[in-house]
Amino acid sequence: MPKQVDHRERRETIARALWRVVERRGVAHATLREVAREAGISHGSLQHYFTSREAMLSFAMDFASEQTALRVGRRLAELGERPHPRDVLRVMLIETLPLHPDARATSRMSAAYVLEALHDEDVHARARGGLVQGRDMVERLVRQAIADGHIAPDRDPATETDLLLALTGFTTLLELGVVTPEAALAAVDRHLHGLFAHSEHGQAVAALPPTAMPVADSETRS
Amino acid sequence: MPKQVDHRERRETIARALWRVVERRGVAHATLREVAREAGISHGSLQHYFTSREAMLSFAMDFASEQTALRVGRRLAELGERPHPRDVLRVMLIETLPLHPDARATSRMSAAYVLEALHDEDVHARARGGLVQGRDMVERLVRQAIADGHIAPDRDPATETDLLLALTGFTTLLELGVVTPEAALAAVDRHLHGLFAHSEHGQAVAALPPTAMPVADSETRS
DNA sequence: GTTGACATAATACAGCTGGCCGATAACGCT
DNA sequence: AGCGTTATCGGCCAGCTGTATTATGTCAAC
Repeated sequence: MPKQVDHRERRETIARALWRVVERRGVAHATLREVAREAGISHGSLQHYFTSREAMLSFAMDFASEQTALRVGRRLAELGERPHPRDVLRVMLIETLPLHPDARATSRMSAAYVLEALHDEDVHARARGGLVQGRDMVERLVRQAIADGHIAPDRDPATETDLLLALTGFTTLLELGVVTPEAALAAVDRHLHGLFAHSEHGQAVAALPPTAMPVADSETRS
Repeated sequence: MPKQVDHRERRETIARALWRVVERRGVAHATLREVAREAGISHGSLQHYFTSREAMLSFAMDFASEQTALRVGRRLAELGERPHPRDVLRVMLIETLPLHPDARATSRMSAAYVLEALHDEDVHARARGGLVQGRDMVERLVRQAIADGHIAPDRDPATETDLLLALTGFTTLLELGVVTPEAALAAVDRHLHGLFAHSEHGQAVAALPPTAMPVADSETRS
């Protein structure tokens, strides 16, 4: 592989190798040499694409968030033109939880991200930014669902939004095998059912298009 | 401090020093030398109490779980003789979330615990065991609350238990400053309110003592 | 006062780490 | 063909790591 390499693609390949190392051995073992070995390149070559370990980790983490957002976007596209907000939230939650290999890899990267954010200002700011953006998106969705009569008007949008985001707490329960994927899905559906348990007479009122929703530009990390 | 030292007490002192290091610099910086420095003892002396770094971390993590359980037990004692199950669950959740310094320290240890459990069989088994035990306790509580008429009988105990445990997902949101402590408390109360939203006519039926509840022997770790 | 057990400390050591550099080779361009 | 650029690689380094070993200090019991 001589001259002219797609740097972006190369970096993504390395990032995925890093994911595998993190998934198998933990973030502490994500050393330059170990990742290089996993990616099938040399230690020195890796440094051509990432000038420091920190840069490598940062890229791999952002890439994980990005891929999660893409997965969510793809699933949302499958829902058709005007999806029910319940289904939108369901996709976002389910695709964020470690319920299948891809989601598990990115979920673990996010977990490492958060843990590092606790004692690194820069990482903290970035992680916070991503989550805040995700939260805003969910809150807008909730508010619109209330306006459209899908959710009872006496519900507090902010509180309901926070509760929805908190459901990412299933991540730990799933990873540790405390709850089965089926149970987690049932619980998510149960919560959404309760949230949307409202006489849908407002359906007629909601003649207006339910507001465009940009979704694939950010994602919650937990 | 010559002969005969209380090993247990010494270990706990070291463990708390380790907590501080973890909180300030992350678990990766919890090296023998750094912890010894924080604890004000020499590197060699630390090795007298922990023969390996792994032993030190294990103890510090178990100690964190233990202290969390004690905190919960203390708060529960303040609730009096026959506390409302809603208040019991509230205490367990609130004392597990990083809402005050003590809880934050143990919460971060738990987070590190879980992350290491993902790629270490032994740690996985221990973490899982603790969480399963905590889950069982919550489920018994929920079932009893249903029997006592505090929770609507058409609720599925297992699912409601899982949802309660998932609320520990607020940990991430709190640590990253995405939600305020007030908002998290409001959301927890909102969820509990919804769970216990049931005509309390069953109160008279629940003449039997609401079953003894051992609480201070284990705790959820997230 | 001597001995023995224990706490504490200091040091040595092999291993791995991230970062850095120079060598080599493969391409594109002129 | 010649040159410059870039990719890849292996080796080197200082630093830190966990662990093991050894030395020193401190008390209690006899």
